[in-house]
Amino acid sequence: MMQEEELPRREREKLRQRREMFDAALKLFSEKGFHNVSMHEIAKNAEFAIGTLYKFFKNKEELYKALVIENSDRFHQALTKAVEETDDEIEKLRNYVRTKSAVFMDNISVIRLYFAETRGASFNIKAGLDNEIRERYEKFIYTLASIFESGIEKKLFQNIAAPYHLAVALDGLCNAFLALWLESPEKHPYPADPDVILNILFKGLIAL
Amino acid sequence: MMQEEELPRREREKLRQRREMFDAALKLFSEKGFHNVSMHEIAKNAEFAIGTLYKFFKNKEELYKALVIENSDRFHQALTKAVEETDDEIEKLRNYVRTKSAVFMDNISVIRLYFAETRGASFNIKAGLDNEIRERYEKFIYTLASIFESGIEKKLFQNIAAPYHLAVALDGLCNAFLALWLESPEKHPYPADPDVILNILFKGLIAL
Amino acid sequence: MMQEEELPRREREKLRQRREMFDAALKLFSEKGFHNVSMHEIAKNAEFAIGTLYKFFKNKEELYKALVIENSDRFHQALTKAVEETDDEIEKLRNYVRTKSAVFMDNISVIRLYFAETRGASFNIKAGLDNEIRERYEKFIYTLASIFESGIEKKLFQNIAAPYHLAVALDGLCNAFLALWLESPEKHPYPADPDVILNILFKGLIAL
Amino acid sequence: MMQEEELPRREREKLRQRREMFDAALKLFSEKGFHNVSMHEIAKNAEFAIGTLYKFFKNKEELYKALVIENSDRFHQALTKAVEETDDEIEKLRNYVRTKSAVFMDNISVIRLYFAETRGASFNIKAGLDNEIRERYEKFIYTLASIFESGIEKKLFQNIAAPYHLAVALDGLCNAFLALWLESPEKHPYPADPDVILNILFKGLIAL
DNA sequence: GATGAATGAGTTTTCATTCAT
DNA sequence: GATGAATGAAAACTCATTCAT
Repeated sequence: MMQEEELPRREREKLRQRREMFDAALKLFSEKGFHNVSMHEIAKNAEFAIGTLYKFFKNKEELYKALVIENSDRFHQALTKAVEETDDEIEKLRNYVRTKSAVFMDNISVIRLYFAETRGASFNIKAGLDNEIRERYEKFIYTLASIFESGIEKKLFQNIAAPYHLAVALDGLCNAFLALWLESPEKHPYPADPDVILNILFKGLIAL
Repeated sequence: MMQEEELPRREREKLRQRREMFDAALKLFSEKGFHNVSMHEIAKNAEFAIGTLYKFFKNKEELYKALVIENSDRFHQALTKAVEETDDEIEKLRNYVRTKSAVFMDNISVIRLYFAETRGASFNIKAGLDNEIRERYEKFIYTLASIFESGIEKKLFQNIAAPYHLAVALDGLCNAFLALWLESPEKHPYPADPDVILNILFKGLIAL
Repeated sequence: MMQEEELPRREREKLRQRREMFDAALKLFSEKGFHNVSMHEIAKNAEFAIGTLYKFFKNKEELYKALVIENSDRFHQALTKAVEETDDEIEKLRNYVRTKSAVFMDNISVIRLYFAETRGASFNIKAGLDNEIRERYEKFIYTLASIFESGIEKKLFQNIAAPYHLAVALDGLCNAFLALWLESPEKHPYPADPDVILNILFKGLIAL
Repeated sequence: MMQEEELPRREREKLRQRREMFDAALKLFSEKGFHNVSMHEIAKNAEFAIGTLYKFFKNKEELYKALVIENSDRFHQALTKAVEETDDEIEKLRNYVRTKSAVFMDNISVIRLYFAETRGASFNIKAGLDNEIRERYEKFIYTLASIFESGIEKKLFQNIAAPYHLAVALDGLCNAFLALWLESPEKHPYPADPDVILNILFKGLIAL
């Protein structure tokens, strides 16, 4: 992709405006939910006229979709990059947990939206979003699964469950702990150490 | 509490009507979300006049809250009963997973709502609901935690993590697998065997 | 008219119920205005079922009309009786002012309604009411006028204006002072002495 | 204050629209009363969309209040100006009666509303209005009272009653005669000559 | 190209009135 | 004859979207 800095001034300006609209929309949507934010409110917060907002996004739905999808892409790219940084499967998982946590911390607003979308709250209203998000999610779960698969092949991991199930499990564990933190950061400070989560997967609860 | 069958006819009739309104509301809310369902729509689906709906529920919010809370109570009662049916900690966990699955299967619609509420999608709009739900959830997590605690004391379980964390982990695992099934039942048929989930917790991924 | 006590029990009972409905309605209407009182509210306050209320009054409008008209009749009867008690014109006027004041004090609630109707606030909504009230008012003004007329004939009064105008003037003076008291009884205590009002009419502001 | 004609076109346009809304609202309110006029009706009559009406007035209450208060101000300004035009107390009173009559003739619609508000028909519903109107009324009564006071001091007027009472009396007289005309202009043509009213006050009914 | 005034469909809610029990 | 549950028309108000300037 062309670097932003290399774009003609006009285009750069456009992108900046789009980002400002995104920022305002994200803040409001994550605080109040899709239906409790009006386009006027977004326009006002972004300091644009309502008409300008509509120049950039066909309608409220499109704005919301773009917001969720672009952020979701950003997250998955970060996660994919994280697991690709090393060849060691255990280290990959550790990087995954660490990066997912970091992304959470830095993007609480968008995470709220993302959860809303991935956790059934969207009710398929914003038609199409569901599928696009699900697809990305699914793809990443396969990436995780293949890590488990190769770990099992290398006898690094015991074959306690299908690699796909292990991937789902790890993702579920992460979400559970991150949700804990999301809801009351002061009560459940997020464990800096990713091994708290990984240990549960790695060590058996029951001695053999 | 008096059995429903023993109630005077008038009361029974009232309850039946209330249930019909609940059913219609649940169906619509779970399909389209709180803001995409109008009270007229609910009344029409329930085959009552709009005024009658308002005789039963002060306003849309109340209806929604009652719907979520009453179902949430039903779930937690079922889960609590399940873990109390046996004294064996492992069996308790097995009952928990089995019951949670069963409840899921039988109440997909309301589960969607419940997820929406427990997973942050409600955006605190429906003030108070959040807290009431969260409280019930928290309480049950503690119930789970105490099972792990006593299991660890009895040396049934290895001490691989704090009991509270183990509870969060198990719940997260269940949710992850159930969400899988919720989204595409045909592709990921829910494992009839609760041990698929429990194994991941019980067996260590890494051999000692 | 047949005396109430001589009526058959059934009829007496009916009248009692009607009075109870009237009392509740009057209290509510005078406190909150026609449109801010619901038939349910009236029924509840009168301790009757809504259906029973409708057995007595065809609809809300009828109830309101009956309320205003019957009370208005009561007032005009009292006023007519007052001016008929003596043959002296000055005493007649004094009795009028005195009685009007007394009626005011004792019927503040209904006075509020009456003012609303006679002072244009009803906006002809309650079609027909206007005219019926106006007619009674008009009739009484003529009664007053005839007092002035005969007073002028007897040379008791100076011929400073048409008798009809004098009647309107006296009524207006009374209303103005009574309104003063109606609005803030503590600030403008109603003059026990009717001569405060009559003096203004009797004595000339400008010396001849 | 800047003259309306000098305002930028946009502002002038705004004012014109507001006036059109006011006109439609005034007409309807005065014909049918606050509760019998819907915002849709007003919008339709003013030939604006309902949303536009709400852009100008936060809600129905605000529209009504603005209508009553702005007109009430206009009236009191006219009356105040009228009594300030001359130094002679008698002439002041004559100007007052004349102006009040003229205002009546020209603003029958708004007078209906004004009467409704000043004569207790508003039932304190439109909270705050009562007081704001009453305050203006009270203030003007004091203005009148001070005219009587200085007239009495100058021995122009006999000291037949307290100045405040004389003010109330004159206002009451005017209202009574104007109400007469308001109700049936054809039957009781308003006396062009303000002295018909003033005479009643000026001349004594009873010879000394 | 940006603006924001204007639009009106759609939503929640109330309440007068009816009528089966 | 009394009751009050059920009805649904109608009201206030919001907000996504358009389009003339």
